Amino acid sequence: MKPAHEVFFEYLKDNGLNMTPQRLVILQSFLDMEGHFTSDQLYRKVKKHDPAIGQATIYRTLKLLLDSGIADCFDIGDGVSLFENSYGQDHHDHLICVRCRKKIEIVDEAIEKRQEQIAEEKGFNITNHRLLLYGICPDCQAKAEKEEDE
Amino acid sequence: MKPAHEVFFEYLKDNGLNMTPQRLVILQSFLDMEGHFTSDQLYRKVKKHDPAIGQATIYRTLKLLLDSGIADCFDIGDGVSLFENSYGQDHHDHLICVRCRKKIEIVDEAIEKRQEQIAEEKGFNITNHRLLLYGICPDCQAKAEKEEDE
DNA sequence: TTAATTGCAAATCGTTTGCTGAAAG
DNA sequence: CTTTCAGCAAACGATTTGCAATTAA
Repeated sequence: MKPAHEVFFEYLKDNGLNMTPQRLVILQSFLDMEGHFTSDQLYRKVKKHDPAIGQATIYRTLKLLLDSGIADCFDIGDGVSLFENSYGQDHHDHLICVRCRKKIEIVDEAIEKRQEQIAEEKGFNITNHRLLLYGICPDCQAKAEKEEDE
Repeated sequence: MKPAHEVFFEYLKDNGLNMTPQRLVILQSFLDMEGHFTSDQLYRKVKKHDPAIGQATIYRTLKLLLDSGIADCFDIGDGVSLFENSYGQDHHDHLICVRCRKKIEIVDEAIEKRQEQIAEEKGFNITNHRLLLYGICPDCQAKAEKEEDE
């Protein structure tokens, strides 16, 4: 499989867009990020390499990354978009702790299959989906019990 | 099962909150709404009964409705919260058309069960969940085909 | 040369909050 | 009386946009 940056380069070329130093720095920082992150977290990482880059450029470039297919974006209801590097990754869903906001990725073939069936029954042509399971993680359950003792 | 408005009244009493004419109008309008709606849509309905009520009161009362358990809220990634009357309703998930934004409710026992299993495996204590299936609805598929012919 | 791109600041938009007067219990 | 509430306008915070200057091709 061709590397992620190449996919992005080709995307730019195919759409008559230019490669710029800013886009390169953002792309590299993006690929270096781990797990889920906000636009602002990426912005802070980018600033370390080039402090002159502005927030707007981050937002604009994130849109290109999404469009080129190497990034993915979702919203867990906190009013912020979460991004991740999705290139070459299996689709996954998320378990989210409502207390500490920890996120755990899950992959489940059975659910994926069933979703497709449902969509088909309704005549929908599914493009993507999002499954969010909210709950209390083991750590926070332990903490909650401790607090009750006090 | 006791009626929704009674649940709300008791919720207020149990929490030392007052019943007010505004809250009553908002409650009634809320119960009259169909399907999913935004805070603003509820606001417009409320205004017909009492034009003096402000947006802030709608937001504050919606929070009480959520808290009392008769309302539910979710976010499909449009930057607006969607509310619905959830009292006495089965949990359901949503198929969302990415073209016309139509929303179809789905209920699927198999997926619900599987989710619980996954959560248990990870030691999570699930409080709620959200499944969003994005795709193109039959109507929009037909429209898209027509457009291609042109 | 010329269309694309940047950074900045101002604009958006949904939602929240501080404040002051009014009303509920 | 003593909270709780309401309405208003201002504040907020994430994201977008207009603009004038700069740069890639």
